[in-house]
Amino acid sequence: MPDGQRAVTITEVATRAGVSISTASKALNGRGQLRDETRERVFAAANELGYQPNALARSLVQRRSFTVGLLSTESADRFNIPLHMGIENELGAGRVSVFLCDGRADPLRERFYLDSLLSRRVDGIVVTGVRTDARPPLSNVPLPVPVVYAYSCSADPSDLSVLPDDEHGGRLAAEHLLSAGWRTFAHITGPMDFAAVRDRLAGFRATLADAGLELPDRRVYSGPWRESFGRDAAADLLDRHPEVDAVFCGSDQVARGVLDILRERGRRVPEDVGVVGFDNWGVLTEDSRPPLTSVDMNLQELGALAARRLLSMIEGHRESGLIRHPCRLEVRASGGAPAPRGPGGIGPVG
Amino acid sequence: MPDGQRAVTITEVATRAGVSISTASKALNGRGQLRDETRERVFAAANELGYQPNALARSLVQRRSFTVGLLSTESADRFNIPLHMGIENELGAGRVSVFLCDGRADPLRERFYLDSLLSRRVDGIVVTGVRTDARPPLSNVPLPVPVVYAYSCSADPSDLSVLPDDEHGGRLAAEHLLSAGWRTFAHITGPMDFAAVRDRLAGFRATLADAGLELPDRRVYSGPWRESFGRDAAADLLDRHPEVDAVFCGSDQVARGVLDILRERGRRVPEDVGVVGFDNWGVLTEDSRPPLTSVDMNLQELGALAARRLLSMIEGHRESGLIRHPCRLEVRASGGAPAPRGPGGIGPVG
DNA sequence: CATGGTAAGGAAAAGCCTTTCCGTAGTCTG
DNA sequence: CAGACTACGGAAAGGCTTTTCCTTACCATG
Repeated sequence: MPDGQRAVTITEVATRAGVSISTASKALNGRGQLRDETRERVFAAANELGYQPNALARSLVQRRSFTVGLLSTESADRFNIPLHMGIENELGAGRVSVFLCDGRADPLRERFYLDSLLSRRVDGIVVTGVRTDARPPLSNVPLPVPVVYAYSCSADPSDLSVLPDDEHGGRLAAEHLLSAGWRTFAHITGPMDFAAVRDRLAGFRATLADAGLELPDRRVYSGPWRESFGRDAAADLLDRHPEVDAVFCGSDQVARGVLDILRERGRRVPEDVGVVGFDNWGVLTEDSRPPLTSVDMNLQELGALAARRLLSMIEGHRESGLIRHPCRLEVRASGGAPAPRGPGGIGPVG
Repeated sequence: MPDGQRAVTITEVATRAGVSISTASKALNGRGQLRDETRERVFAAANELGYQPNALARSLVQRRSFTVGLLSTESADRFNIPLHMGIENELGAGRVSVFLCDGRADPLRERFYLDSLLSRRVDGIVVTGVRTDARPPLSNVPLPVPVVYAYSCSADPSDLSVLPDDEHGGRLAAEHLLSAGWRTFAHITGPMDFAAVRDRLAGFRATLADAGLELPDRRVYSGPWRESFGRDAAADLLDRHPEVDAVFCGSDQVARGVLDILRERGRRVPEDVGVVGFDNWGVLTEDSRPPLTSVDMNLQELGALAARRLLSMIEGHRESGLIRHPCRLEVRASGGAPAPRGPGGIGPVG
């Protein structure tokens, strides 16, 4: 307190309004049976004094702090931006404040933060990550507060985890490319030890299969999540499988590399080849040539969903298991234009 | 509390250790005069019970919550990632927890969050933004807690603001390009109503002037912070001023567009032209062709610096004014290789 | 033996709020 | 007019710590 000025307490408000402390409390919180006139007098006094109730004292007596911990496993990643926005926004609307903790994938740090949050008596914790693969739960012993894992998955099935539906994302990409008339597909994606990579591929393949098409392994490239890998893979693809007319990329970074190589090799997108990315990351998708059609994981919605569930758990509802939140396709130019549909289904165009 | 389990209090620890509450408190906090044996007994009891002191109660009596509010003005932006990491990390090391509040450039939201933070009795507030231009202070009335503006600048000079030294960034870019032997410069950057844009240009020009070179306005392009603008500007530049051999870009996004056009027009980087970007944003710089040399604003350090200052202010030190934190050049390939220096100064190479 | 110093630890207040319980006054019912 | 409500508002407990001030007991000193 730089100016040594004490914050005004409810006692002062009560005195000024000429009522007891308890009456002031009731008036301010809309409880008890009070005359309207009394309430107004208290409110007036509070306003004049600029009264701000001390949340610390309130939490102490209510045994509810209206705070939650946001514990990000991996170091603050770009995925966490929309996710955290969704969480913070949803909680803030419910007057719940958020403690930010960056675990940096370090179990020791995570433990430290967990203790700190517990000590601050948070009402709940949301653990965020950047991978959908199962991770060890926050604690082996049952915690005194509910926990939800968002874009992160607890290995303990009795925990609640909320993940994007990567398989659905793969299906969306396939449906879009199919409806644009492409028929010979390739997939350039991230490392296969990511569950997300496998799920996206599975969804993509399943939808292709439904259309009687297949994606052989030789046209699936797996490598690091980098633009340069997109370029290398695309170059190899054009050499070995020039017949490919559509590429589904596991990330927008990869897609950018793919786009560059296609361009350099004289393959026009989307006239000759269709391309779909994943992540819908504005910086990469909006100004690429052509603008990149991409699967959006709705991370902000996902965060909001996780927050709502946590709130519900704090209310006492028990929740567990895995929730998969659907993806969405942001259509720009690179995937090609959907062919007009005949009355009988997907319009088959060569 | 899902299991209705009450947290263990210091009373239980004291009872178990066979001492009074105050003795337990002293033992746990390393205060007072206690026999070592007594201390150990208390610690043992605390461990066995899994005691976690209630930070709420502690804050109440100590009048210090060991929390600070992190109020981001603009919606969670990518710049905020390293900035927030720096802040959170520095504060966390000092056992201070961070409340995350996303103001979204909405004064009403900001007001709401400010009240919320004050009510929670934070010890201080750091306001983050994404522009260096002066903004109205958080509040017109003096606040009961210290505030520091990080990558954000209060219009009130009695506030403390911490900003990157954009002018220094411009100078770094110029020095690098000069030492690589380039002599005819252009600048493609963001909107001129950004103070950062003007500062970077000023620093760049000043260093050029020191070397007896100038950058005429006709070779300065100002436009939106977009890759597509980088492309458009580069195309125009090549048409009108083909003699230019070095381009300093106001952001990495712009630089990416510039690199693409140079490449397409057959100008090799860095053999024929040198390019330097700004922001050192990994996704864009590391995998571009060639990898992009870029000015790094040291945002993480900047955040840590702001946090340290805030901590100091919380300790009672008064601080105000503007701190400019230096930039740093991340040298990759695009700027060209510094020419070997002769004994007489910068080596002049065509 | 009176005095004083010191080490060890306890009692109680303070920090600020909510909530339960109770008293008072007024109104209604039979 | 007795008895039963209702509306209003106050007193006090409770939530968990820290900290200040005391009380003991012990030892040394003159």
